[in-house]
Amino acid sequence: MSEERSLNFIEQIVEEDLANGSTGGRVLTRFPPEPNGYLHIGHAKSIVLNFGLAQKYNGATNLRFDDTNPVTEDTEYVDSIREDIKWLGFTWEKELYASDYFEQLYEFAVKLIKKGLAYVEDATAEEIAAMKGTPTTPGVNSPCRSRSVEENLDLFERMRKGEFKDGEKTLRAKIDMASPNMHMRDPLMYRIKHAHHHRTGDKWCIYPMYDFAHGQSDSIENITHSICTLEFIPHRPLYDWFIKELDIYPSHQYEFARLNLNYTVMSKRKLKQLVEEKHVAGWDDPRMPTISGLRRRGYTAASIRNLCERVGVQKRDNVIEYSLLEFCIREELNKTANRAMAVLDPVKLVITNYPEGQVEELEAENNPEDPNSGSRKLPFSNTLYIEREDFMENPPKKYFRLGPGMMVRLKNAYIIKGEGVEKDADGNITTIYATYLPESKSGGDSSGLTVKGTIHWVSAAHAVAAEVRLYDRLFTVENPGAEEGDFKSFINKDSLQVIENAYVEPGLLQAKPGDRFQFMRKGYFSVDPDSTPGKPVFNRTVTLKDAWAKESAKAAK
RNA sequence: UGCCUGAUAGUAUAACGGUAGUACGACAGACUCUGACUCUGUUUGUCUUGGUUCGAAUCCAGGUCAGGCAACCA
Repeated sequence: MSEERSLNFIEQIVEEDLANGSTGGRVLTRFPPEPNGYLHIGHAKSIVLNFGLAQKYNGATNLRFDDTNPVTEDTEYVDSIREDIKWLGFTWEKELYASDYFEQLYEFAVKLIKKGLAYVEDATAEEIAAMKGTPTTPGVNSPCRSRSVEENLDLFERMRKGEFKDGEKTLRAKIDMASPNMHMRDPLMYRIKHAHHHRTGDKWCIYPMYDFAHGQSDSIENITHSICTLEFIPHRPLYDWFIKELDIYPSHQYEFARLNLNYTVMSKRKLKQLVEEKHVAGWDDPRMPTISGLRRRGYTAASIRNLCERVGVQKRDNVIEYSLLEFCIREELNKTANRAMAVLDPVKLVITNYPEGQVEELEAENNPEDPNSGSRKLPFSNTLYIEREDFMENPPKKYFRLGPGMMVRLKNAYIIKGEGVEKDADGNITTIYATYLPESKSGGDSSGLTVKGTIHWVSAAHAVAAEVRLYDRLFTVENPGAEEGDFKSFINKDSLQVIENAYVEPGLLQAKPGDRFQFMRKGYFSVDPDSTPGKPVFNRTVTLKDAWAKESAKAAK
């Protein structure tokens, strides 16, 4: 199959650059997170793009923390970001920090002052905003704009020395207050913040703005392709202006559309709110679209990378359907996850003609999709647990499960026939009675019978009690961020259902956090770190597709 | 009423002047010791109006719609 995937527009640019030698035959990208939150699946797209591009074209990718705002940043975030990138399967060339360049950035600023292209501003934030004009009306020049180079140099040095309070002075680029691009109206380069920085400590009290740090950092590192999201398009002329006036390595910026997923929010601000206001258990809550949340939910790195590759890279806004992510993980886990029997909503089933006290070891395939997965033994006895929904006293048409007089196969075991039930005072079924066909044993069935349904089970005396956490989408609407009012009012109150006492097959007692299984007919589950030696905890990653659920929902209408 | 992006099935993406294709979803069926998987089939699309051309999703012009831009955030 020589079917080649067509190149995305950034790959096309890279190939052109490589062909015409404009980057010296090099590809050096960077992934530049601000360490003020955890990475989410939107970042994964950027990571896959940046690292993937470098891999494809024999280049490299730097990890650079954009840590120019000390009040929002923290080393906790630095650590989690590192871990998540590694987990996704990528290795960076150099680990760098914008704060590594503070001294050099300061010199750059001095250079621009000397060229008469930067000046110290006295105005307050409000005054600066007022002088800036609006998108449809030009701004006006600040009185400070005409300060002499000498005075600017002196004032800027005194800013650095800490002679001024926060907000008292700023350094601005002298460009064009009438520019149709608001970002070119004498943008701020430096502001005063007497704040402790997570890496530079109290060494600095002036910090460069994004626009005077990002492009310069790219240039210092000789980044060839600086890839960012669409909202930075209007910054590009400024990015280029600084590089030109500073006469430094010409990195170039390219923009792509960020990834959006429906039924969730992606902005760091909103995710942070969910965590801080305890709507979720933490940044790694399995309902979160964070890398750590998806990991805990049971998503694999490969499935996330796969999603990022499937959605492509382009410049139009998009919202990816959650079902595509689910497809990616099901596709992988179907091939790799061992099957197991787990009864989530147990009801007791007694086989009246099976000898009491007898225990058989039955053979069970670990994964029919993987011939090398081997098999395991399952204990079988006269008292089992089956799923409550697998028995109905008055079943509708096309119900291929157990009912009075109905036959069904117990997976890997025998065909049984429903005989009767026992109920409590409220009419709830407490025990189902059935008979089995000894000659119908799996692997050696001589009964000549075929039944339409097969159900899962566990032996009551051998089953292990487990906690199972069932997750659903975090929000009830497709785009909670775009709805009127507070996005948190659209939180799905049933997004987490905890089953304290499910029963799983005995072998699962040995499962370790991170292990993944397909609970037959129920979905894919992974072992949560909250598990204890005696009681495993399983997170449902995703359900299996369920044709019967659709069928019965249709019938209910 | 300025500047900048963008617009192809429900969603996402391809076609780079020459048959509008792929994936996910949905629907129908086959198979099944998982109502899973797999397989088969069906459905739905080039924002609009002109122009250039033998030929336009693609090039040009106008319009419409959507998103972004006026933080001492990134």
